[in-house]
Parts: sequence; structure tokens; C-alpha cells
Amino acid sequence: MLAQPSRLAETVFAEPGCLHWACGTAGAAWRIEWYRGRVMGGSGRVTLNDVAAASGVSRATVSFVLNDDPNQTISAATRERVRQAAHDLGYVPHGLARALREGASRVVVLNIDWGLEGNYSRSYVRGLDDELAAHGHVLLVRHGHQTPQETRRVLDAIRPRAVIRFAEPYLTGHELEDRGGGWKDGLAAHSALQVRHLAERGHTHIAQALPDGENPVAEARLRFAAQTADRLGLAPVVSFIAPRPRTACARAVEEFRAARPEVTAVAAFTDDVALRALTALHDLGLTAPDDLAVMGYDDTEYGALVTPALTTIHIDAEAHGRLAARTALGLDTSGLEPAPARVIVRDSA
Amino acid sequence: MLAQPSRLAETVFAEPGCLHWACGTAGAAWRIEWYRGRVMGGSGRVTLNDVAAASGVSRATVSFVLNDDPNQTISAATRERVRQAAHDLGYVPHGLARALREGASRVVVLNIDWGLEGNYSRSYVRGLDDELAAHGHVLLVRHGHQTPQETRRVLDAIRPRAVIRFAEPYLTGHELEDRGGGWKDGLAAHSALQVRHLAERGHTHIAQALPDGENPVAEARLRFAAQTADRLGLAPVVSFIAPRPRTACARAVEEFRAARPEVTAVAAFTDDVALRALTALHDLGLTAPDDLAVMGYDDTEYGALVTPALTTIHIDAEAHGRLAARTALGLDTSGLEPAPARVIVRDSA
DNA sequence: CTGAAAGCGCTTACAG
DNA sequence: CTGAAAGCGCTTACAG
Repeated sequence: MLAQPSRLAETVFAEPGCLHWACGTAGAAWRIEWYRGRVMGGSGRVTLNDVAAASGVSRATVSFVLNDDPNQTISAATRERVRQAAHDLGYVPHGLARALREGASRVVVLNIDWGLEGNYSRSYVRGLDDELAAHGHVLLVRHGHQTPQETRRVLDAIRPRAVIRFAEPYLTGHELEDRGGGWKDGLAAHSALQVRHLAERGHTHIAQALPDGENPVAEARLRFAAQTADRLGLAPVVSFIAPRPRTACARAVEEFRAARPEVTAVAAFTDDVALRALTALHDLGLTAPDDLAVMGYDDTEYGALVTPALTTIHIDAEAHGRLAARTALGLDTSGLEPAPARVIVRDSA
Repeated sequence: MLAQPSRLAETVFAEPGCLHWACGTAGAAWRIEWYRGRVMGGSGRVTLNDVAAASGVSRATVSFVLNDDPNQTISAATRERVRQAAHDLGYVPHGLARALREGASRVVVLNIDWGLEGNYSRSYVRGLDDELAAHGHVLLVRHGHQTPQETRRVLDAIRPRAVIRFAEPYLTGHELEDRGGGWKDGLAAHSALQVRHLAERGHTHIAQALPDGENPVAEARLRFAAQTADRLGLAPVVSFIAPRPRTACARAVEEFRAARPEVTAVAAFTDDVALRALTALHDLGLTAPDDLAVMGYDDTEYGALVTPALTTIHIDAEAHGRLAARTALGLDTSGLEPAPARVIVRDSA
């Protein structure tokens, strides 16, 4: 945290119209930006009525012009007049009013659980946000464990156009449409990529390291790794849990190595899990890749900093985010090819 | 990423009333939760009108009862009847309609920049979310760099009750109210804590390690560290930049040590920066704490996993989040004491 | 003690 | 080609 927050200085920001930002409550140690549309009085906001009055047409006509309603045929002169008036007055549609009328606001909510930070989530959110913005929608995120009640509250409060569960298609890729030839993308492809790299390095006995705690994706990952190993003619993939507490993890690795001495490489569930494994090896007086190769997944910053530096998979999920956005909006998704994941070769595998 | 997403399985969720969840669009590889209030027809949603009809009173009376309007005196019998009807029908107020009328939705938006993940942000968001929920509001987060235009879009879309800039009071703590005796909390207190720990370990020449890139908080941190050192009678605090690229960071540390050989301890801006410094030392054939002690800030998971394990500051910002929530809602903030930060002593300092 | 009415700001059949 | 009207669902003065 605390790295590079921006624009701290910009605290008061007033605009003609109805925006008003102020510095928290008197005497409080907190500076908060407030929205006080009503504080400025009824005249604050420019509405359709104002535009209609200014351009000498009815409210309906203004709406038709501004929304480019294809069912109307309005003279070029009128359109121009309306547009000009709207622009001059600085008219911005009132999202709430529009949403009440249309049945949904131009907001899309993303549900995202804790502990999913990484390259994937960052690029995914960026792509989602950009694409949504390009179509006039706003992305808002809900963090933490989701319950039906929580989601319900969001729905009741702002009636978003859609609620997206983070990366669900990616994470459940195996059940879904096969995009152009097998494992071209998705969790399946990337699991395969990880195993393939290890195989190319000459490893034939590979283990998958999984995090502790409930994890709905672990089983799928394991299955993809197994299938890949099978195709490549490797020994069946085995697995072990790398728990978060340091000593417990060292013990787990020790026990695993005793039980499976033939295993020479570990495909970790994430960079986090890989780091746990690396630390365990260190604590056992062992090193990667000589005693055991360790490969991460999803390229976090510290992977480049640990010793040995982590070999990992880098996934650019920007296109995944864009796809999610278009799907949520019911738009055509063609022409959006996710970038292939790549192996970042460093020292650990 | 990918660690422990939950409830992936729960994809279809239908409820009487007007909620309808479905599985994305036909043939698409994406599963998305859709809100389609209108799909079920006008009869889908239970409105105030329905409750009024069911309980034999007017819409206004229902609103008065349900909102406990203190200006009205409504007979106990009527109230009971209305409540019962609302409950039986499963009435939930339509947030958008209410917001249109009241001028703001019951939503608070948190603006948070990239690269701020850590213990602080996590506990802050949790506290904020909980407290807001306790007062009938929903927290929604916007990620990434904020521009006035972006904020404006959110405002126009859902008219939130307030927009909070992440941890601003904490980050700008020095300008703010002095809570009970100097540096009792805030960035100032925690900077002091970090320096104090180093001093207690016998260090008299301390350097602050800062991240590369623009950073509005760096200057404040440095000042607090300097003030603390001054109070403790240490040598003036010096500083250097620990850039993200590994080799550049090693060079920076090398040059710094050559220029300031008397420095024996580093107070890092964050755990990330501390890790960079640790890696640089390693790359230079040096070790912490013997050649140079390194102390982190804000306790991330990998700090416990690197070698030497990182000594750091653990900050529980849950109360900060609650304070932000209450302030945003204009509520009394008394009785909310932030937990003091603590030093997590491990090996690096 | 309760109800009829206005209105938040917009969109969209429906007339002309 | 354009406007008057209804209505999304709620809250709140204002009458009775």
C-alpha cells in the first residue's frame, strides 16, 4: 500500500452546475469529497427542460436528438440547434432519472473476491473498465466475499446493467466453448503452458502445488495439468498443498519429497504459492531449480525479486476484460483476440 | 490472482419478484449475471402501490410507516398492518426511484489507485464496507488513476452519497487534527514507530528508502522520519530511491552505501520497497541485517516468506475505514479508536 | 391521523 | 417532422 497515490492535493473542486466538493466536516480529521447536488438549489442542474427551452423545441425532441433515435426524422437544422444548446448549457443527462425510466443504470458491477490480485486481475479490470467506458458505462467494483444478500443490496441500490463475476469464464474455461482449436486460451491453455515449459526443461515427474483453503479452481487446474502431462507422455501429475504458515509449508514440502522422491519440478498454482514452495526449500536447506524446480503463475512483482528469481506465466487479460464488457452489454464480441500467455523464464525452473 | 475465488458454482439464481439471473448470452463462452427487472413484466416488482393496496392505505402512509417518519403520527394498528403487508409481499424500496427523489443514492464510492494493495487497504476497505452496510449504504470501488472526468462520470451515473479518496486523511495526516497527544496515529505515528524500532536496535544513522515514480506521500514520510530521528537524538535521516528494476536497484543501493557508509539501517516506504532493497543487498553479496538492516511497512504476505524475513509495521486500518464511512454519512465519529500499529519483528531489522 | 397531488429528470409510444 | 402525455417508483409538503 501507500505506493504512489495520486492527486492528493486536489481536494476542493467546484463547478458551475451542481457539483460541489468540500473538505469533510468541520473539525474532523477527514477530508472527504461530497456530492451535494441539491445544496446549490433547484437551479443548479441543467435539465432537458432547459435545453428544450433554449432551443425552442419540446423535451421529447431534445431527447430524440441527443440519443440519435433512429425512429425519428428530425431536420438537420433542429438537430444542430438542440446540440448547440445542450453543449452551451453544459447539459449532462441525469443518470438516475434515465435509469429509472430505462430499468437499469449505465453501470456494470464487478464482484471480486479477496486474494485475487496479480497481473491477471489488473489487466482484466483495465480492459473491462476501458471497454465499458467506450460504450458509455461505468465500472464499479465490489470487493470481498459475495453473498446473495450483498449482491441483492447492490441491485436494489443502483440496478446495474449487469453484474459480472470476476474472470468466471476464464476460471471455468473447461466447460466453455472451445475457441479455435483446443487449449488456445483460458485456464486450460495456461495450465498446459506451465506444464509444457517444465517438460521442455526435461522434467518428466511434475507436481502441482496448491494453496490451502477451499478453492473451486484447484481441481480444474489439476485436471488440465494431468491431461497435458498425459499428452506429453509424462508421468501422472501429483499434487500437494503448500499452506501459508511458513513452518507448516516447509513440513509439507519435506513430507511430499519423502513420499514422491521422483518428482523434480513443481507447477505452482500462483506466484504466491510458488514463493511459499521456494521458501520451504530454503528452510530445508535446498535450492531451486537443482533440488526441485519451481514455476509460478501470473507474474507478480516480487517474483522477479526473490532468489532464485521465479520463472512464471505472464497473462495479459486485458482482452478478457473487454470480452466480459461486451458480453455484459450484449454486444458483438468478434475481433477481440486475447493475447497468448507467455512464459517468463528466470531462474527457478 | 486465482487464489480462492468463491461461489463459482452458483450461477443461476432466481427469485420471485423481479430478479432474474441467467447464464450469459447463447453460444458465448461467458457466464454473466444479468439483471432483468423488466423482463418479467410490469407485475414483477412489488412497489409501494402494491403495499398500499394490500394494507388499504395510501402510498404516502406506507412511505411514512416504512421510513419511520417522525413528523407523522400514525396509529399502531395501521403501522402494524402496513409492515405486515410489506413483509408479506417482500417489498424492497427501489433505490433508483428513491435516489431520484432524494437527490443521492445510498451508495458511497471509494476511489483507489493502483499499487496500494496491502494490509492497510484491505482492512480499510473492510471497515468501510461494514460500517456503510450498517447504515444502509453500499460501498462500490473505482480502481485506477482518477481524473476529474472519470469521477464526473460516476457522479452522473449514480449520484453517490459521497466519494471518498482512499485513506486521504491517513496519508495527509500531518495537516490534520492531532488526536490525543501528538503522533498517536496516522502516517506520522507509523513513520515514527518504524524509526523508533530501528533506534531501539541501536541504529543511529538511518536512511529512508523510497519508491521510484511520483509519490505525493514520500515527502511527508521523510519529514516524519526526520522529526523522529531528531527527537531521539539520531543523525539526520537521509534517503535514496529504490527503483523497481532489479539491476537498477542494486546499483542504487551500491552507490548509496558508497556515499553514506555510516548508514546502518533502512526504513523502507513499503514492504515492496524493502524487498527491493533486500534483493539489492543479495545481489551485491551482502545480507541484512548485518550489512544493512532493512525494515518494511505494511506487512504483506511475502514479507514473512523472504529470507531474511522482513521486520515490518502492521497497521490495522479497519477503524480508519469506519471513520471514513461515518464521516461520509455525516454521522458522529466518536468512540471509534483506531488500533495502534505494531512492529512485527522478524529477521531483517 | 390520513390521502391527493406534485415532482425528482428522463424516455417513448401515441397523436397530430 | 414535432409535441403533449404518461409513467418509471419514490418522498414530502399540503390539505383535510
